[in-house]
Amino acid sequence: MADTGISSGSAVGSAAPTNDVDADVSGSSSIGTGPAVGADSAAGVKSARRAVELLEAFGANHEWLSLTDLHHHTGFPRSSLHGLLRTLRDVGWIESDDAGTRFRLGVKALICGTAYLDRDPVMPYATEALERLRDQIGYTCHFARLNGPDIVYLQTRESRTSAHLVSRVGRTLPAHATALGKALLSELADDELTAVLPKQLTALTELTITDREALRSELAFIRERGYSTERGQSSPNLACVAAVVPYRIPGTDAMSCSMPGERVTDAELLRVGSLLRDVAEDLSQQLRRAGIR
Amino acid sequence: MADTGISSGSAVGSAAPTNDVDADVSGSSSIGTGPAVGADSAAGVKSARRAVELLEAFGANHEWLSLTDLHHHTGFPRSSLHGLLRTLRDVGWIESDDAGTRFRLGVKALICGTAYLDRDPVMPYATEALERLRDQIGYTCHFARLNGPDIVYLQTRESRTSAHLVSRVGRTLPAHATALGKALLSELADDELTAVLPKQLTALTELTITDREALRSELAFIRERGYSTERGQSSPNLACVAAVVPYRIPGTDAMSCSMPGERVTDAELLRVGSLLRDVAEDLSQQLRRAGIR
DNA sequence: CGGCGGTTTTCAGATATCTGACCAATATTC
DNA sequence: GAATATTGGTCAGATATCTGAAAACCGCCG
Repeated sequence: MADTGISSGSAVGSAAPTNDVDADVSGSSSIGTGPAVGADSAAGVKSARRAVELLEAFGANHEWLSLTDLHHHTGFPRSSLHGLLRTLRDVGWIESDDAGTRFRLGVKALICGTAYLDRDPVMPYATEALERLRDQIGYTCHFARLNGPDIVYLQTRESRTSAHLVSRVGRTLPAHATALGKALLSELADDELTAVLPKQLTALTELTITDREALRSELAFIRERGYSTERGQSSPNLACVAAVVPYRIPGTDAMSCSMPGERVTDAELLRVGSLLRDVAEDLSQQLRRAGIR
Repeated sequence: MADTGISSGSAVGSAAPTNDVDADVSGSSSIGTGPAVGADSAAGVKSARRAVELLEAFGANHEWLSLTDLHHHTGFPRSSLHGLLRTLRDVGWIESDDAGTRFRLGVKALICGTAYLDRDPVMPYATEALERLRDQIGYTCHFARLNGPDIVYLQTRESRTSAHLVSRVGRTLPAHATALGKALLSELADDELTAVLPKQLTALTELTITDREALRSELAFIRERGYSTERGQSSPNLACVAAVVPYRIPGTDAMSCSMPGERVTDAELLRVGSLLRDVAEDLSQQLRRAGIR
């Protein structure tokens, strides 16, 4: 039983149901439960599911992966992996080393994946709003979307002054550990929140909220005020403020500002928060007028 | 199989005016050569190939696509598409509308695809170099990579002054129509160039080089000088300068600056070019020292 | 040199997908 | 509003993949 559940640090392949090399993973074959009972994860076209699961394994592991590594991560039989890997390599979604025995993500994945941003009619408006915001406030501004228990950064405009970019398009962070995420979580009803939060609230820093009740009460406060704040909960020495863009119900998108955590006063945080709330409200009006939902 | 070869062309919804609904696309049927002889495009795990080909279709079409649309684009039987689409939707790589009948790219594609940037050890160095460059020059700077006949933007640092971002991470442009691409193409030997260029050099603007001989002679000049320039060849009223980052042979990566085309003199273009060449050379030395190839 | 631990690759039977034809649902037309 | 055209969904036989086991391969060390 390798599955310790607890953070275990590594977390690389933690999604895989087994760490046992030769464990029988195909579940359905266990006892005579015939065809997919719960039909939860075993449904659909097997090779297609496996292909994208493989891609996700590559997305989560930034080094070269061998066939055996992938067998550990995914639980797929080595022989099946062999065919899948060659197929994905031939179409350019993964690359192999010269020997053809180690693999990593290919550039096709980047090209295709980032097309998500073009396909979304919200983005042009969001970009423009981010630039207005950045020009008003001067700090780095983000636009992000809730995806299950995580937020995904969709667009960034960096501060004119501080050089470092806080995050990257496409990166995800646990929602409960970020101002963006807390703002979005505050939109959810109580049972929705319960359904979406992970069993264990992982801590990104010492200050990350890991207690569900503490989170709930803060979310209620955020909902009331219209924006969320955070100091050092996602990253040390970083303060963030975020507000939902209320063009959907419940809201899925939010905007934030990231500021150097030590040099910014509480009053400044609140000032930025209410400004942010106004810009987000403006943006959502634009979106609603444009018929975007 | 790669139908027209040409940049996937137009064709959003209007793709098939001919009602070739049931056209045989499986191609391989040349002459009685039984099972895949050349094994060109029909090899590998069929469902996996189709899954990613579907994703690419979504990447190239930014509207909602129906089952029939996809049938036109890919040539896959509708019944096969049905299973694939539900599978991809269930794993979050595509999304469907409420009716479950129109589809578009899902956020998982963005999350996973952008991991390409994390997996690449070049990127931290490239980002730092871009920031140095932008701070020295003031214009928007790009870092891009050659992928077949196209360049792919990997990272951008925007101008402090002009607000508009020129391109986006993950976007591709024809190499022959950009300064970045011309710099990278100038690294190739003559037969490599012939192999990589498309049959027809598509024009992005009136000034795009579409004559192969004109391109060849300019590439020779670029190779000699160490950087490439361009005015209005990729986009009207835009001037670009680019230099290869010579840490591989042939070089695959390059840096560029984009400037407002009208307000920049030729002398300024050349000044930026030689500065760019120096920064690219510095970066490549860093990379080589770090053992990155 | 040859055995050894580990990994990749191959192979034939078991299993799952693919597909063309067929039905159902929805949009379009008059 | 009914007929019609188009699209979406389902099914059983044909076909292809999947898989466990066994074989080739590789680097390593004695």
